[in-house]
Amino acid sequence: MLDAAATVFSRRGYHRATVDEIADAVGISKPMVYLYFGSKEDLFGAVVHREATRLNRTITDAVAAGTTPYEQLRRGLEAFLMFVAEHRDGWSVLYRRARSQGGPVARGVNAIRARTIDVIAGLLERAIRETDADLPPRQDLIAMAHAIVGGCEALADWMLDAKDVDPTVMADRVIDLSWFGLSGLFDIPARSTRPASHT
Amino acid sequence: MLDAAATVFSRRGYHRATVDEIADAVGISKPMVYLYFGSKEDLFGAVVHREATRLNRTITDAVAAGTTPYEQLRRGLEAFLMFVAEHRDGWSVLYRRARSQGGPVARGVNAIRARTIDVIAGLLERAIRETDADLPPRQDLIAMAHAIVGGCEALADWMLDAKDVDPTVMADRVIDLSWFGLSGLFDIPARSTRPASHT
DNA sequence: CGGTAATATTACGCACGAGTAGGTTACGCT
DNA sequence: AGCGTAACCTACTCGTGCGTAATATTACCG
Repeated sequence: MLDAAATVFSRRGYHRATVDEIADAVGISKPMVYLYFGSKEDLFGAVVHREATRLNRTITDAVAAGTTPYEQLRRGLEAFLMFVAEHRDGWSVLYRRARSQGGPVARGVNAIRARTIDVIAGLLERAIRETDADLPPRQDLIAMAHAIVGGCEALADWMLDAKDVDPTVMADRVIDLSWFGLSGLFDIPARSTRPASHT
Repeated sequence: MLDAAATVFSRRGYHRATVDEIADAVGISKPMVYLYFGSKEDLFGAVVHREATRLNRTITDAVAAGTTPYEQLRRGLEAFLMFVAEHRDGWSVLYRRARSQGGPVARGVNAIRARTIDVIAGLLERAIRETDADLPPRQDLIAMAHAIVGGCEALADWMLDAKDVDPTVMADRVIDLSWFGLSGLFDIPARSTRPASHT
């Protein structure tokens, strides 16, 4: 039921999707949709909420399995990309569609996203604290968190089209890019190495 | 005229913006809008096209002023962020709104975006070619280009809210993040250094 | 100053889609 | 069987917003 709605919202977006279309996809008729959920927006909210919960649980579990911030970032990103690869409609509706919907649902998703960014900024801060380097201004950490999250989202979108991409491998690449930078490509075989401070 | 339309589309999104609203904002009445542009979608297309052209010119000029790929990336990003800071409505309508619109305009913008990503992948390839390192698989370069573009877009969005952010400084940070990686934060004062192979 | 073209406006038609009223079937219970 | 109820559908209302026809106003020229 929610699955069918997710598929339709994913393909058409919130505004272009009609309740009739969703009802058809489910195999029931429109008044039933209004019986189970109160309105189009509520239905959309229900779909988004379910996907957000799933994604959140997936990532939280993965992050909890890591010890160092580096491990946590890596595992979290892997879990995220695998989730997207397995729940294409879910991801698409959750971010691309929900964020541009305009109503309360969009605000909710944006709030969740903002919290995620804060968490990542916190991870970065912890990572740096564990070394003897100076802590950059908080503003910079937040900026980087934004960039990281945005980059991951873009990768996720790309994965939806380019089928032959392994989420795990890609997660490694991105983590390496963030951690070692492009300079890592020059002389280090970046994969399978770890930051010196954590080995 | 296009300015007013851009403002409305930016604030409300394509679907929620009404032609009447735009006409009011301009100070004329609806049939005039239909006289000048043929339809709502055409008007939207015109707005998007103008902003895309402006942005493209800005970035192209900036990139042309750089010599090494590193310089080009840095200048291009700076130009991009400054453009966004100065044309908030333009950016917002161009990407956030246009890409989720669903029609031909969205496809056009996505095509432009895809070309941008290709260009960046090309820059990365050139950068690596200039060293003696092995060239990573093309697929990896494209993935990174996606991540970089996505990260920059996210930063741009963030700048729209957080007013007290200097685009130039942020561009530096991001370039450093990409080039040197987070490890750069640990012991290198990343600002104002350059990749060894280009000094 | 009259006529005509350009320019704008008001007021409408029309389609589409969210939400609903009222009818219909299926089924259990007495 | 007959009654009540739950589940469901067809067919409608109604608001909204795109696009336009009929109409008014201004500008210009003989």
